[in-house]
Amino acid sequence: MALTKKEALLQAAKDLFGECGYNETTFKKIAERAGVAMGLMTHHFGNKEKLFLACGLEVLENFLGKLRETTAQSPNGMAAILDYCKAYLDFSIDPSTNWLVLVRCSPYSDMKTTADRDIMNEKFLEIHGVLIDAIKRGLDDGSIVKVEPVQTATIIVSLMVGVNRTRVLTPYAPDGFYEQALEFVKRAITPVPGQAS
Amino acid sequence: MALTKKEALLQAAKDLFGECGYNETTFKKIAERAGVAMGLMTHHFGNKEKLFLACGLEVLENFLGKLRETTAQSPNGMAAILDYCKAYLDFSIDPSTNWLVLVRCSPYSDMKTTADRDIMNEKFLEIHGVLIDAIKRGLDDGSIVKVEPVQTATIIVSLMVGVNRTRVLTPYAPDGFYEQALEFVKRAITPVPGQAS
Amino acid sequence: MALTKKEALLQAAKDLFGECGYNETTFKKIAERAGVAMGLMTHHFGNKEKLFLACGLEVLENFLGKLRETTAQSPNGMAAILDYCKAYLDFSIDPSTNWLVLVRCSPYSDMKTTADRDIMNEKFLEIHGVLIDAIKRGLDDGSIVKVEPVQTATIIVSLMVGVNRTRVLTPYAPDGFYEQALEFVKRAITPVPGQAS
Amino acid sequence: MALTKKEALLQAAKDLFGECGYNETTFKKIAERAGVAMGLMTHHFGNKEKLFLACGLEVLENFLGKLRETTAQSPNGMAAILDYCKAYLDFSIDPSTNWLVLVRCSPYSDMKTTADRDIMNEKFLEIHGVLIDAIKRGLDDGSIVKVEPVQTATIIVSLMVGVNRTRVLTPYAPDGFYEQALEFVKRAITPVPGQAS
DNA sequence: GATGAATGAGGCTTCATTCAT
DNA sequence: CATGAATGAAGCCTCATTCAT
Repeated sequence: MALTKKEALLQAAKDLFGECGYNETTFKKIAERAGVAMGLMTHHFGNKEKLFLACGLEVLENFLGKLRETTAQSPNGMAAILDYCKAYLDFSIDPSTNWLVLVRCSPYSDMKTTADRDIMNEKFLEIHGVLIDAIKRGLDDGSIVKVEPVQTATIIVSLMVGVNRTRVLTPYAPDGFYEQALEFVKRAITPVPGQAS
Repeated sequence: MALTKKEALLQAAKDLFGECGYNETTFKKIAERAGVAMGLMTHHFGNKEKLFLACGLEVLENFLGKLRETTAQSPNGMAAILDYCKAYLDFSIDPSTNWLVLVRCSPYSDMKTTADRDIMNEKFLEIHGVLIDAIKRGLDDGSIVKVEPVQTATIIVSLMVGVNRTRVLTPYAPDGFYEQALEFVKRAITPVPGQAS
Repeated sequence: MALTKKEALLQAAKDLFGECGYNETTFKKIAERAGVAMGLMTHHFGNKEKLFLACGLEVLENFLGKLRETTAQSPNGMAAILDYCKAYLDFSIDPSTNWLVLVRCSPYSDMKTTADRDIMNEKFLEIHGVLIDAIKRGLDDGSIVKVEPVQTATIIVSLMVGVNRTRVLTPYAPDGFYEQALEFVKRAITPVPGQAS
Repeated sequence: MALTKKEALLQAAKDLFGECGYNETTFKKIAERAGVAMGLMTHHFGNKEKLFLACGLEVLENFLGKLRETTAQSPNGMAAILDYCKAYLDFSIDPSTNWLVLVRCSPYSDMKTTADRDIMNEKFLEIHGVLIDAIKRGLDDGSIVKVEPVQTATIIVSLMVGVNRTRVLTPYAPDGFYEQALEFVKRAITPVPGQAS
């Protein structure tokens, strides 16, 4: 077969965590969608939380790859930041990425084991890191306004989190919302004319 | 007694929904913390979702009052927007507001009844409305850059959502994070010098 | 009804723990025999171990009462010791006492919580205490040979444990086994003629 | 390697049955401790009960050998009985004998197949037999009081069972407990002076 | 002989909700 | 209005056993 049962399980879990959220995603649902026995989940992943961790990490890993790949080819810092944001938002609405796993479930609420949360936090920090690097590039090449890189990266990621939630969870997002959000970011980091950077 | 049993129940529910999230908050926990019988919850509120709705609406109502009160006394549009954001963030970290109810629980995941969700959405729209008005003021009095009000309001609210989640749910928020976020907003809506509005 | 559902539950549990042992006694079996819903067990007793603890303590309490009552009316120390042993053995083969709960289940293997085990140990020590007192009486009135009371009490209780297990668990116990065991005890504590006590 | 995989499996099983009891000893634990695959257990032993039977019989076989060897060299019946008891107790606290298999697990509760239980009973009877022979020796050579051999053997074995359980399972056993138990047996079978045997 | 993925029945426990008092 | 015993469906997880490799 194309997928091993373990892979089928992980894929079904990613789909369902993204569709139903953590608590509404039951072992039974996952097993049925994957077409395997329920017991196979604990056999391969230990427990529900560890299964979720595996799902989340896989999504984050793919996400991180995309972000790095994108920013690497940006011509300057400002472009890298905006490309980062665009890649973030594109990734978030591509169904094949299973991004919803990280929106519908919350590592901070659903994972009770601190150790598991720490593993995931580490990955999140790498994602921040890519943006921090882009901002530093922008500071070096003068393409953006003078800001503190870590603070600003955290704010921009927070903005991505917010607009993404608004878009995929609520009915408020107007047409062209993502594009406007990029403009918003751009305005916030564009060097002010006639002011020394 | 100072509180009726119904009020005690609602307060205990708000505390626990904010501390534990929707699913981890059980009728038994609420009844114990409120010091009343379990049966009183369905008696007064019907079911868990309706109880949550009552909690959420009360928090939103207080929130809305604070936002309106704040922006009403701002000298101009720009100030109104920034005051709105500041009030949002202040409210979100004041434990007595039970804001966490809206962070730890998600109306979009935890409420299964569409009708209930609609009621809550309506309130959220009023909150957007206050910011839309502030932006329109800013466009009128020229204190901000020319932007589309609904889009921009949605983006700024999204940013508030994002920075708030980062601050209260994750370990990433640096010192002075909220202040920097306000600066970020300000830069994004400040009129560009030498450019016609 | 004659029994409350809680009492019915406890009685069914005592019966089944004694018949089937700890692990083979399932919530389902107990609920069915008691004629109540499964959920009522955790509602009233918390969990399986706590339910078992309640069963064991009730049996021990009755046992202790019988032992005290019996030894109180013995004419001297020697008689008290033998009456104690006889009461022990009689109690152990009276089906209405649910003694088997303590034979088929082991507080030391089946109870995982140390605190629960300690509670039960305390009760066991009271049972030892009754025999220790009887032995001290025998030492005082010269009706038994000179021995160390705690050691001897522990040995005699151990003998009771052993002969009881042999009788109720194995096919080895010959006719008149319990009577012979009493004789054995008697010989072991009878003062040696012509030897100063 | 020193041990075949089958032997490693049996040794791991003996260790774990003694440490954890029957139900808490899982195939997975055994396989992990032995460092072999789970499937090998049913391959070599059929099922869990048969594996337990193999463990128990091996322990009993070693035990029986030790008892026979010991009593064979005792100078008279009384000595043989006391040597038997001492050997029993020594064996029971020697970790290398895996005696705990027979204490933490119960052939009478854990083995559901009657045929398996019968096999084990047979071995237990041989153990009784060794003591019966010793008692008969004592009756013949006049070194012990006149008693019925089978009854007395069963009682003494029961006492060993009891004191052993007290020592290895409970916190009650005082220092010198085993020595006192031997004295207790000795007093119970010592010929009464001035009384015809 | 050896492996470990795979199964699926069944265990304990949780919990929103009902209802007699 | 108030209580809490009672319900029972459903959740996660365990585990002996099977079987293809």
